[in-house]
Amino acid sequence: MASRRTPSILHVDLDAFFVSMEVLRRPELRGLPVVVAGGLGPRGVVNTCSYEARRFGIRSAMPVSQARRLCPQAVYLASDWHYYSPASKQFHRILRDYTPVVEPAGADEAYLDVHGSELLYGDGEAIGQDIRRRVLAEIGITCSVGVSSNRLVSKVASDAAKPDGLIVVPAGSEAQFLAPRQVRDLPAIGARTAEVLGGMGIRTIGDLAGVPVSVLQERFGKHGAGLHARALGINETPVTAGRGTARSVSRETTFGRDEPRPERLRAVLRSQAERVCADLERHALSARTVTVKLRFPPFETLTRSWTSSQPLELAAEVFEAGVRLFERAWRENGYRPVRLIGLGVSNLRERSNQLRLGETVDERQLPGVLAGLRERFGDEAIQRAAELQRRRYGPKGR
DNA sequence: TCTGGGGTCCTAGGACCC
DNA sequence: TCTGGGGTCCTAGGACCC
Repeated sequence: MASRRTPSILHVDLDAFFVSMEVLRRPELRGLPVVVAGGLGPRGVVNTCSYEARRFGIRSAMPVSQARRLCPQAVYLASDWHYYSPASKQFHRILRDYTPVVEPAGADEAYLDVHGSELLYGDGEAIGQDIRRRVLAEIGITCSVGVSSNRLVSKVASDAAKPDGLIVVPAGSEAQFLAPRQVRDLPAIGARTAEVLGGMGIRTIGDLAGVPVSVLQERFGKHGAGLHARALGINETPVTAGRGTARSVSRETTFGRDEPRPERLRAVLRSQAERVCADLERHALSARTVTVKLRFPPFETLTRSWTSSQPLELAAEVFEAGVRLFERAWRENGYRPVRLIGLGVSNLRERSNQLRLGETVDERQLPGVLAGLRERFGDEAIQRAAELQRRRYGPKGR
């Protein structure tokens, strides 16, 4: 199908999103090195930085302390999600105007399949340019777009187009487009894989494409064949609408100073259980697996998990399981001070409205539980006690 | 230099079952 | 008495992404 090969997969990415938003409300920051960090404390890391800051070597995920050494004169700001969030929603709304097939890949980026939208809005390039125009007009910040016949190449293209650009990779020229770039520019090749590849003398994506598949399989196992295909710009993964359902929910806390007090650690765990379960409730999910994460100085991380035979929903249950896992792991590690503690749940299922033995229903849950029971046993199955009495004995009892 | 917080996916070994 | 092969679930860790 020749038509399927036309570049109709877009990757759209907001440029330095958090920093762009800060510049939007404080225009005097434009042109300056600006760093937005998750926190500005002793263990903060860089979230986003302006292109001016990047000239000093500052990068995302870098410790703020290191950034300050590289560029003390930069403006350092704590991220403000409540301010960025409406812009993120508006961004995704704009994208959905062009096709229902929008797959969000975070707050500031998404994939679109515009195959079938061409009659209305023009080809991939025209749509990309229109999106760029509208994001600037309606939100006030710039974005970059990659257009190609698959999501892998479009992602690399949007990165290459940054900032404020658009690149189209014609069908058939994917491998040629990728070849001169560093292997690290290929999604799914991180620091670790790039290091191993470097040891093999492989620097560019073209180098990687030139290595026989058998050699890659020997070195990377099952991963090897996929690596080779990606280097050639081959990727069949379709773009799907929506983000899919969550597979896990978690909260974690890094302490400014390593925490030795058990009561503090338990209190943090409790608050994490409450926040995790609030998320579960909001999405009407239950969980069977509870995982506790601990990090000890200098940077030693472990996880411990437990799977319940019954779905868990209540913060008290999740906290109880978490505390058990924590106590055991902490004891095994000699009650050392803790750098990070985290609590997560997985094995998620849609919540059923069935009552379990010994469970009580609070007012909030009641409507859902009643609806579930009526669905299973019929509308007459559940009555208010007062109603039953009235029927049996007439109004006002006997 | 000294490493956040929220996720996804993959692997490998062991238990258990047929 | 020694031992198959496959499937599924669980646990732990790690690479990777934004």
